[in-house]
Amino acid sequence: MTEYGRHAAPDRATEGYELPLLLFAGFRSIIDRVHAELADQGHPDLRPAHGFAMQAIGSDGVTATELARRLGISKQAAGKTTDRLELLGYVHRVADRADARQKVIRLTPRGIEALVRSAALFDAARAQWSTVLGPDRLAALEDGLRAMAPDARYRLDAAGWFGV
Amino acid sequence: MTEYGRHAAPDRATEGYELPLLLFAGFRSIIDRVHAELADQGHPDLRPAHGFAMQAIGSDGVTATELARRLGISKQAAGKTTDRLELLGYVHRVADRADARQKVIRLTPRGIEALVRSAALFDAARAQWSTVLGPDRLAALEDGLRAMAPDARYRLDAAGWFGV
DNA sequence: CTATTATCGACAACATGGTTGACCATATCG
DNA sequence: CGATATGGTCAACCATGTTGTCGATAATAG
Repeated sequence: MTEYGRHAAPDRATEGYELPLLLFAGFRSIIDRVHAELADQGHPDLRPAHGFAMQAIGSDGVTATELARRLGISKQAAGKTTDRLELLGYVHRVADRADARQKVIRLTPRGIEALVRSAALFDAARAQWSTVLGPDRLAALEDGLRAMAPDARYRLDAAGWFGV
Repeated sequence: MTEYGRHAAPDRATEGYELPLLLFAGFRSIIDRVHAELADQGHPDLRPAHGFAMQAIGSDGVTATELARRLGISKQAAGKTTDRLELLGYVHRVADRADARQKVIRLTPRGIEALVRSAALFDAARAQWSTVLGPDRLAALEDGLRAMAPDARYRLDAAGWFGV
Protein backbone atom coordinates (compact mmCIF):
# COMPACT_ATOMS: atom_id res chain seq x y z
CA MET A 1 0.00 0.00 0.00
CA THR A 2 2.34 2.67 -1.14
CA GLU A 3 0.36 4.17 -3.93
CA TYR A 4 -1.40 6.84 -1.94
CA GLY A 5 -0.10 9.82 -0.12
CA ARG A 6 3.54 9.17 -0.76
CA HIS A 7 4.15 11.44 -3.65
CA ALA A 8 6.90 13.52 -2.13
CA ALA A 9 7.78 12.26 1.32
CA PRO A 10 9.30 8.82 1.18
CA ASP A 11 8.65 7.46 4.61
CA ARG A 12 8.38 10.10 7.25
CA ALA A 13 7.11 9.00 10.65
CA THR A 14 3.59 10.27 10.11
CA GLU A 15 2.40 12.33 7.19
CA GLY A 16 0.57 15.48 8.09
CA TYR A 17 -1.92 14.56 5.40
CA GLU A 18 -3.09 11.55 7.30
CA LEU A 19 -4.48 13.26 10.38
CA PRO A 20 -7.36 15.12 8.75
CA LEU A 21 -8.20 12.04 6.72
CA LEU A 22 -8.37 9.96 9.87
CA LEU A 23 -10.55 12.52 11.58
CA PHE A 24 -12.88 12.69 8.64
CA ALA A 25 -13.02 8.93 8.23
CA GLY A 26 -13.89 8.56 11.90
CA PHE A 27 -16.58 11.17 11.59
CA ARG A 28 -17.98 9.58 8.47
CA SER A 29 -18.00 6.10 9.92
CA ILE A 30 -20.10 7.21 12.88
CA ILE A 31 -22.46 9.35 10.84
CA ASP A 32 -22.96 6.69 8.20
CA ARG A 33 -23.61 4.04 10.78
CA VAL A 34 -26.13 6.11 12.68
CA HIS A 35 -27.98 7.15 9.56
CA ALA A 36 -28.09 3.66 8.14
CA GLU A 37 -29.74 2.48 11.33
CA LEU A 38 -32.02 5.49 11.44
CA ALA A 39 -33.13 4.61 7.92
CA ASP A 40 -33.91 1.08 9.10
CA GLN A 41 -35.90 2.47 11.98
CA GLY A 42 -38.34 4.38 9.84
CA HIS A 43 -36.41 7.53 8.98
CA PRO A 44 -34.97 6.88 5.54
CA ASP A 45 -35.22 10.50 4.42
CA LEU A 46 -33.33 11.95 7.31
CA ARG A 47 -29.96 13.24 6.19
CA PRO A 48 -27.06 14.05 8.47
CA ALA A 49 -27.64 17.76 8.08
CA HIS A 50 -31.20 17.28 9.26
CA GLY A 51 -30.09 15.51 12.39
CA PHE A 52 -27.76 18.31 13.32
CA ALA A 53 -30.39 20.89 12.56
CA MET A 54 -32.95 19.11 14.74
CA GLN A 55 -30.39 18.85 17.47
CA ALA A 56 -29.88 22.61 17.16
CA ILE A 57 -33.62 23.21 17.26
CA GLY A 58 -33.90 21.24 20.47
CA SER A 59 -37.00 20.60 22.52
CA ASP A 60 -37.64 24.30 23.09
CA GLY A 61 -37.73 25.38 19.48
CA VAL A 62 -35.85 28.26 17.93
CA THR A 63 -36.42 31.10 15.53
CA ALA A 64 -34.97 30.89 12.05
CA THR A 65 -32.36 33.47 12.82
CA GLU A 66 -31.25 31.70 15.95
CA LEU A 67 -31.10 28.39 14.13
CA ALA A 68 -28.90 29.97 11.49
CA ARG A 69 -26.64 31.34 14.17
CA ARG A 70 -26.33 27.97 15.89
CA LEU A 71 -25.59 26.17 12.68
CA GLY A 72 -23.23 28.85 11.48
CA ILE A 73 -25.03 29.31 8.18
CA SER A 74 -27.11 32.06 6.61
CA LYS A 75 -30.69 32.43 7.73
CA GLN A 76 -31.80 31.69 4.18
CA ALA A 77 -30.01 28.36 4.30
CA ALA A 78 -31.53 27.64 7.68
CA GLY A 79 -34.89 28.47 6.16
CA LYS A 80 -34.35 25.96 3.39
CA THR A 81 -33.40 23.24 5.83
CA THR A 82 -36.47 24.09 7.85
CA ASP A 83 -38.62 23.88 4.73
CA ARG A 84 -37.30 20.42 4.09
CA LEU A 85 -37.78 19.26 7.67
CA GLU A 86 -41.28 20.65 7.62
CA LEU A 87 -42.02 18.83 4.39
CA LEU A 88 -40.76 15.61 5.94
CA GLY A 89 -42.89 16.16 9.01
CA TYR A 90 -40.12 16.64 11.53
CA VAL A 91 -40.77 20.26 12.45
CA HIS A 92 -43.47 22.86 12.13
CA ARG A 93 -43.45 26.62 12.34
CA VAL A 94 -45.67 28.35 14.84
CA ALA A 95 -46.32 32.06 14.98
CA ASP A 96 -44.89 33.79 18.02
CA ARG A 97 -47.59 35.70 19.85
CA ALA A 98 -45.14 38.08 21.44
CA ASP A 99 -43.46 39.14 18.21
CA ALA A 100 -45.42 38.88 15.00
CA ARG A 101 -42.26 38.93 12.90
CA GLN A 102 -41.00 35.73 14.40
CA LYS A 103 -42.00 32.17 13.84
CA VAL A 104 -40.82 29.53 16.21
CA ILE A 105 -39.58 26.30 14.69
CA ARG A 106 -40.64 23.37 16.84
CA LEU A 107 -40.07 19.66 16.59
CA THR A 108 -43.12 17.57 15.91
CA PRO A 109 -43.62 14.34 17.85
CA ARG A 110 -42.02 12.56 14.92
CA GLY A 111 -39.08 14.97 15.14
CA ILE A 112 -38.67 14.26 18.82
CA GLU A 113 -38.87 10.56 18.21
CA ALA A 114 -36.17 10.78 15.56
CA LEU A 115 -33.97 12.84 17.82
CA VAL A 116 -34.32 10.41 20.69
CA ARG A 117 -33.51 7.50 18.42
CA SER A 118 -30.51 9.23 16.97
CA ALA A 119 -29.21 10.08 20.43
CA ALA A 120 -29.40 6.40 21.32
CA LEU A 121 -27.64 5.45 18.11
CA PHE A 122 -24.86 7.96 18.67
CA ASP A 123 -24.42 6.57 22.15
CA ALA A 124 -24.29 3.07 20.70
CA ALA A 125 -21.69 4.12 18.16
CA ARG A 126 -19.58 5.62 20.88
CA ALA A 127 -20.01 2.48 22.97
CA GLN A 128 -18.63 0.47 20.11
CA TRP A 129 -15.57 2.68 19.97
CA SER A 130 -15.25 2.20 23.68
CA THR A 131 -15.37 -1.54 23.27
CA VAL A 132 -12.65 -1.54 20.66
CA LEU A 133 -10.37 1.08 22.13
CA GLY A 134 -11.18 0.72 25.79
CA PRO A 135 -12.80 3.49 27.78
CA ASP A 136 -9.52 5.12 28.72
CA ARG A 137 -8.13 5.42 25.24
CA LEU A 138 -11.45 6.75 23.99
CA ALA A 139 -11.60 9.32 26.77
CA ALA A 140 -8.03 10.33 26.00
CA LEU A 141 -8.91 10.69 22.34
CA GLU A 142 -11.89 12.88 23.16
CA ASP A 143 -9.85 14.97 25.55
CA GLY A 144 -7.20 15.49 22.93
CA LEU A 145 -9.78 16.58 20.41
CA ARG A 146 -11.41 18.92 22.89
CA ALA A 147 -8.04 20.53 23.44
CA MET A 148 -7.51 21.07 19.72
CA ALA A 149 -11.06 21.88 18.65
CA PRO A 150 -12.72 23.52 21.59
CA ASP A 151 -15.65 25.02 19.72
CA ALA A 152 -17.29 21.86 18.49
CA ARG A 153 -20.93 22.82 18.44
CA TYR A 154 -23.23 22.42 15.56
CA ARG A 155 -20.99 24.31 13.21
CA LEU A 156 -21.32 21.92 10.38
CA ASP A 157 -21.36 24.58 7.77
CA ALA A 158 -20.11 22.48 4.97
CA ALA A 159 -21.44 23.35 1.58
CA GLY A 160 -23.15 20.06 0.94
CA TRP A 161 -23.31 16.87 2.85
CA PHE A 162 -22.06 13.35 3.19
CA GLY A 163 -23.41 11.83 0.04
CA VAL A 164 -26.44 9.64 0.52
CA MET B 1 -23.05 26.06 28.72
CA THR B 2 -25.98 23.75 28.99
CA GLU B 3 -28.10 24.90 26.14
CA TYR B 4 -26.80 22.53 23.49
CA GLY B 5 -26.99 18.82 23.25
CA ARG B 6 -28.70 18.26 26.53
CA HIS B 7 -32.23 17.84 25.35
CA ALA B 8 -32.79 14.38 26.71
CA ALA B 9 -29.79 13.21 28.66
CA PRO B 10 -29.28 15.29 31.74
CA ASP B 11 -25.64 14.76 32.50
CA ARG B 12 -24.26 11.52 31.22
CA ALA B 13 -20.51 11.11 31.33
CA THR B 14 -20.00 11.78 27.64
CA GLU B 15 -22.73 12.25 25.09
CA GLY B 16 -22.44 10.10 22.02
CA TYR B 17 -23.33 13.19 20.03
CA GLU B 18 -20.12 14.87 20.97
CA LEU B 19 -17.65 12.47 19.40
CA PRO B 20 -18.55 13.06 15.75
CA LEU B 21 -18.71 16.78 16.40
CA LEU B 22 -15.23 16.71 17.87
CA LEU B 23 -13.89 14.69 14.98
CA PHE B 24 -15.43 17.05 12.48
CA ALA B 25 -14.25 20.14 14.33
CA GLY B 26 -10.72 18.76 14.40
CA PHE B 27 -10.88 18.02 10.72
CA ARG B 28 -12.26 21.43 9.91
CA SER B 29 -9.73 23.26 12.00
CA ILE B 30 -6.85 21.64 10.14
CA ILE B 31 -8.41 22.03 6.72
CA ASP B 32 -9.37 25.64 7.31
CA ARG B 33 -5.95 26.52 8.60
CA VAL B 34 -4.14 24.89 5.70
CA HIS B 35 -6.37 26.49 3.11
CA ALA B 36 -6.19 29.90 4.68
CA GLU B 37 -2.41 29.74 4.44
CA LEU B 38 -2.56 28.29 0.97
CA ALA B 39 -4.70 31.25 -0.03
CA ASP B 40 -2.07 33.56 1.38
CA GLN B 41 0.59 31.76 -0.56
CA GLY B 42 -0.93 32.41 -3.93
CA HIS B 43 -3.62 29.75 -4.15
CA PRO B 44 -6.83 31.50 -3.13
CA ASP B 45 -9.04 29.46 -5.44
CA LEU B 46 -7.94 26.10 -4.20
CA ARG B 47 -10.71 24.42 -2.27
CA PRO B 48 -10.26 21.49 0.06
CA ALA B 49 -11.72 19.07 -2.44
CA HIS B 50 -9.15 20.21 -4.98
CA GLY B 51 -6.30 19.46 -2.64
CA PHE B 52 -7.51 15.95 -2.07
CA ALA B 53 -8.09 15.44 -5.75
CA MET B 54 -4.57 16.62 -6.59
CA GLN B 55 -3.23 14.37 -3.92
CA ALA B 56 -5.10 11.50 -5.56
CA ILE B 57 -3.75 12.47 -8.97
CA GLY B 58 -0.21 12.37 -7.67
CA SER B 59 2.96 12.98 -9.60
CA ASP B 60 2.32 10.17 -12.04
CA GLY B 61 -1.08 11.30 -13.22
CA VAL B 62 -4.21 9.20 -13.48
CA THR B 63 -7.08 8.57 -15.84
CA ALA B 64 -10.48 10.00 -15.04
CA THR B 65 -11.84 6.59 -14.16
CA GLU B 66 -8.97 5.82 -11.81
CA LEU B 67 -9.31 9.22 -10.17
CA ALA B 68 -12.99 8.55 -9.59
CA ARG B 69 -12.16 5.21 -8.05
CA ARG B 70 -9.55 6.72 -5.75
CA LEU B 71 -11.88 9.48 -4.61
CA GLY B 72 -14.81 7.14 -4.27
CA ILE B 73 -17.05 9.26 -6.49
CA SER B 74 -18.58 8.83 -9.92
CA LYS B 75 -16.35 9.38 -12.91
CA GLN B 76 -18.62 12.21 -14.00
CA ALA B 77 -17.99 13.98 -10.72
CA ALA B 78 -14.27 13.33 -11.07
CA GLY B 79 -14.51 14.81 -14.54
CA LYS B 80 -16.11 17.95 -13.18
CA THR B 81 -13.43 18.36 -10.53
CA THR B 82 -10.83 17.87 -13.23
CA ASP B 83 -12.52 20.53 -15.38
CA ARG B 84 -12.28 22.94 -12.51
CA LEU B 85 -8.66 22.13 -11.72
CA GLU B 86 -7.82 22.48 -15.40
CA LEU B 87 -9.54 25.85 -15.52
CA LEU B 88 -7.52 26.98 -12.52
CA GLY B 89 -4.30 25.77 -14.11
CA TYR B 90 -3.49 22.99 -11.69
CA VAL B 91 -3.82 20.04 -14.04
CA HIS B 92 -4.01 19.32 -17.72
CA ARG B 93 -5.27 16.40 -19.71
CA VAL B 94 -2.99 14.69 -22.12
CA ALA B 95 -4.03 12.11 -24.68
CA ASP B 96 -2.73 8.65 -24.01
CA ARG B 97 -0.85 7.38 -27.03
CA ALA B 98 -1.38 3.76 -26.08
CA ASP B 99 -5.15 4.01 -25.70
CA ALA B 100 -6.98 6.68 -27.64
CA ARG B 101 -9.98 6.46 -25.33
CA GLN B 102 -8.00 7.54 -22.33
CA LYS B 103 -6.70 10.90 -21.30
CA VAL B 104 -4.18 11.15 -18.54
CA ILE B 105 -4.72 13.88 -15.98
CA ARG B 106 -1.39 15.34 -14.96
CA LEU B 107 -0.42 18.04 -12.51
CA THR B 108 1.03 21.17 -14.01
CA PRO B 109 4.10 22.75 -12.39
CA ARG B 110 1.67 25.00 -10.56
CA GLY B 111 -0.23 21.94 -9.39
CA ILE B 112 2.93 20.35 -8.11
CA GLU B 113 3.91 23.54 -6.36
CA ALA B 114 0.54 23.72 -4.65
CA LEU B 115 0.75 20.11 -3.60
CA VAL B 116 4.22 20.55 -2.12
CA ARG B 117 3.09 23.62 -0.24
CA SER B 118 0.01 21.93 1.07
CA ALA B 119 2.03 18.94 2.24
CA ALA B 120 4.25 21.31 4.20
CA LEU B 121 1.24 23.06 5.67
CA PHE B 122 -0.38 19.81 6.71
CA ASP B 123 2.85 18.82 8.37
CA ALA B 124 2.94 22.17 10.14
CA ALA B 125 -0.63 21.75 11.33
CA ARG B 126 0.18 18.35 12.69
CA ALA B 127 3.29 19.75 14.35
CA GLN B 128 1.13 22.28 16.12
CA TRP B 129 -1.09 19.52 17.45
CA SER B 130 2.04 17.75 18.55
CA THR B 131 3.18 20.84 20.40
CA VAL B 132 -0.09 21.20 22.25
CA LEU B 133 -0.82 17.57 22.95
CA GLY B 134 2.65 16.18 23.07
CA PRO B 135 3.91 13.64 20.57
CA ASP B 136 2.74 10.66 22.55
CA ARG B 137 -0.85 11.79 22.99
CA LEU B 138 -1.02 12.73 19.33
CA ALA B 139 0.36 9.37 18.27
CA ALA B 140 -2.14 7.65 20.55
CA LEU B 141 -4.94 9.69 19.04
CA GLU B 142 -3.86 8.75 15.53
CA ASP B 143 -3.53 5.10 16.49
CA GLY B 144 -6.99 5.11 17.97
CA LEU B 145 -8.43 6.64 14.84
CA ARG B 146 -6.61 4.17 12.63
CA ALA B 147 -8.16 1.38 14.64
CA MET B 148 -11.65 2.78 14.19
CA ALA B 149 -11.40 4.10 10.64
CA PRO B 150 -8.90 1.90 8.88
CA ASP B 151 -9.80 2.90 5.35
CA ALA B 152 -8.95 6.56 5.49
CA ARG B 153 -7.79 7.23 1.99
CA TYR B 154 -9.12 9.92 -0.19
CA ARG B 155 -12.70 8.88 0.36
CA LEU B 156 -14.04 12.32 0.86
CA ASP B 157 -17.20 11.69 -1.07
CA ALA B 158 -19.26 14.28 0.66
CA ALA B 159 -21.85 15.93 -1.48
CA GLY B 160 -20.45 19.41 -1.24
CA TRP B 161 -17.64 20.97 0.61
CA PHE B 162 -16.58 22.91 3.61
CA GLY B 163 -18.08 26.25 2.90
CA VAL B 164 -15.61 28.87 1.80
C1' DC C 1 -10.92 -10.39 -40.10
C1' DT C 2 -15.07 -9.00 -38.65
C1' DA C 3 -18.81 -8.61 -35.28
C1' DT C 4 -19.91 -8.19 -30.62
C1' DT C 5 -18.98 -6.55 -26.20
C1' DA C 6 -16.62 -3.72 -22.78
C1' DT C 7 -14.43 0.51 -21.38
C1' DC C 8 -13.42 5.48 -21.45
C1' DG C 9 -14.72 10.05 -21.18
C1' DA C 10 -18.24 13.30 -21.95
C1' DC C 11 -23.02 15.47 -22.08
C1' DA C 12 -27.52 16.45 -20.06
C1' DA C 13 -30.77 16.71 -16.45
C1' DC C 14 -31.41 16.84 -11.76
C1' DA C 15 -30.77 17.08 -6.31
C1' DT C 16 -28.82 19.15 -2.32
C1' DG C 17 -27.27 22.63 0.41
C1' DG C 18 -24.82 26.42 0.51
C1' DT C 19 -24.35 31.91 -1.00
C1' DT C 20 -25.83 37.12 -1.73
C1' DG C 21 -29.11 40.63 -2.67
C1' DA C 22 -33.66 42.48 -2.31
C1' DC C 23 -37.82 43.19 0.09
C1' DC C 24 -41.98 43.50 3.21
C1' DA C 25 -43.87 43.35 7.71
C1' DT C 26 -43.21 44.35 12.28
C1' DA C 27 -40.69 46.21 16.50
C1' DT C 28 -38.06 49.49 18.73
C1' DC C 29 -36.11 53.90 19.59
C1' DG C 30 -35.26 59.01 19.30
C1' DC D 1 -44.71 59.74 14.79
C1' DG D 2 -41.02 58.83 11.87
C1' DA D 3 -36.49 56.54 11.29
C1' DT D 4 -34.10 52.51 11.85
C1' DA D 5 -33.31 47.69 13.02
C1' DT D 6 -34.81 42.92 12.85
C1' DG D 7 -37.11 38.59 11.24
C1' DG D 8 -38.44 35.74 7.54
C1' DT D 9 -38.83 34.83 2.64
C1' DC D 10 -38.14 35.06 -2.46
C1' DA D 11 -35.10 34.77 -6.40
C1' DA D 12 -30.90 33.95 -8.65
C1' DC D 13 -26.76 31.68 -8.52
C1' DC D 14 -22.84 28.34 -7.36
C1' DA D 15 -20.42 24.01 -6.21
C1' DT D 16 -20.47 19.33 -6.14
C1' DG D 17 -22.60 15.46 -6.04
C1' DT D 18 -26.01 11.89 -8.64
C1' DT D 19 -28.03 8.77 -12.80
C1' DG D 20 -28.79 7.91 -17.52
C1' DT D 21 -27.13 8.10 -22.20
C1' DC D 22 -23.97 7.94 -25.85
C1' DG D 23 -20.10 8.01 -29.33
C1' DA D 24 -15.39 6.50 -29.90
C1' DT D 25 -12.10 3.13 -29.23
C1' DA D 26 -10.22 -1.35 -27.59
C1' DA D 27 -10.52 -6.18 -26.67
C1' DT D 28 -12.38 -10.51 -27.59
C1' DA D 29 -15.04 -14.30 -29.84
C1' DG D 30 -16.31 -16.69 -33.84
